[in-house]
Amino acid sequence: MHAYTASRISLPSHSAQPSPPAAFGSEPQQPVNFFPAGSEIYAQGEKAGALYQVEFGAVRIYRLLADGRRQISAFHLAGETFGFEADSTHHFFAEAINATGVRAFRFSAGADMSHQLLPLALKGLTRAQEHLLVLGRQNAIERVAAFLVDMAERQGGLRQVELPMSRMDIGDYLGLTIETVSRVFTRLKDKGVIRLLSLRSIEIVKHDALHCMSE
Amino acid sequence: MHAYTASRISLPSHSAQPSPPAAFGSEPQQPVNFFPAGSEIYAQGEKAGALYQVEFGAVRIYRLLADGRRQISAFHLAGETFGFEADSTHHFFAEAINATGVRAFRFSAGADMSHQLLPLALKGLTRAQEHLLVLGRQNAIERVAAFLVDMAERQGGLRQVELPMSRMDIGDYLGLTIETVSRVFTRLKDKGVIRLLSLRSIEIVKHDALHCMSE
DNA sequence: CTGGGCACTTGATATGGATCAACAATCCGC
DNA sequence: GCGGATTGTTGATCCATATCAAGTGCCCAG
Repeated sequence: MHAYTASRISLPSHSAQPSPPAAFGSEPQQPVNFFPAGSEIYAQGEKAGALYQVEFGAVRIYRLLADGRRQISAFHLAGETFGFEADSTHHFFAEAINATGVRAFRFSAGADMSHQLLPLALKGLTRAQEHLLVLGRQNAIERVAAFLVDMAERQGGLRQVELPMSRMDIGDYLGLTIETVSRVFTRLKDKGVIRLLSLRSIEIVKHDALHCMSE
Repeated sequence: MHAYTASRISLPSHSAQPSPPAAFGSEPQQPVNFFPAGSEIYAQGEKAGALYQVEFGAVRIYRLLADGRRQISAFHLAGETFGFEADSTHHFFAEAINATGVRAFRFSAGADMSHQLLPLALKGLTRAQEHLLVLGRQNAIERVAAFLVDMAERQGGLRQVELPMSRMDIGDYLGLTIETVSRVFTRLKDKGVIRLLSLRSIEIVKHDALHCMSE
């Protein structure tokens, strides 16, 4: 169904960790599971019961409508954690965007992880609520600008930003079509705000201007 | 700035509680704070440090862009809880929609509430992520239908649904203008799917059809 | 190196919802 | 109950983005 080409990109792994990454309790180090590009990590409806931490690569979290429309609610880069659910069922799909390593932390029965989980859940909640503002009230340029600013910050705030995902993924994250995403990239390039180093790698030339556009 | 008229509506308080409402630890019963229609409960940037439970009335949680565009990320009805933040600062505004009673639970220093808070935070996270799908990928009719279905469920699944908020609030929640919200209501009425009992009270005539439209 | 298949870009056109503009209904103070 | 203010509805028009349709360039298999 989805056929994705293998990753050419390795993201810098100094991405800003939303909260202390490793050190989940004093559990023994979990093995890293490998997922090739486009492969499913879990599916909507499956039984949940583990947290996942991205070791390398990138993950998309999404939902589908009956007719195939897709909304990506989050991307997760190296160092970030995903997989919590309100009940014991996954309400979303998780897929590796490209070759990705993931550490799974199963909940040991009885162990109360709520102390570690709460800050991660709250961080996710804030992120999702901020994304609501983007989807509900911002136009195409503002959405793309906000996305690029966010990606830049999560990659350490460098000028060069790697985009591990396709234009379609970006569109499905921002509630836009691939054509609109592409056109906005071109416009930003023409304005000298960004440079397209390659399809999946951009340089932010005018950081302030970009930040401004994202409101 | 915002002037809201006083509430004419008292919501049925048997609304489906997302999780056990009262019983926050064994704390002494907190007093109910009263907020008149349109009044602020907390503001973005303020110091956080309490959870709030709606006793009666309704609350809107929102963010603003610099130019005044507003996105309401959630409504909270009687029995529901709001106010958690990832850090000690409020990232959103909370306002009483109409005359509203709220119980505030301050975090006692040292007390670890994470066990109670986590399920509420996760519930909120799932809600927000589902709302992302609505804002990112659904059209006006689907958005309104999804909103009405949600409101109906939260009010016990009865035919008659009370809408404590204005069309503007609904628009700012669904990422639409008041005109579009109004037109969709009219269309649903003309199709015989709903009946408008009064401005703030509707009857769902064809529940299945409505559910279907919300996808 | 060559050819086929994707992912992406670019252009032309269509359209859903925004905007602008009256108008109608409801609420509320007096 | 009256009159002004506020909230909601309806209609006409506009525009941002979707959709449809070529094209281009990149990547991988052979």
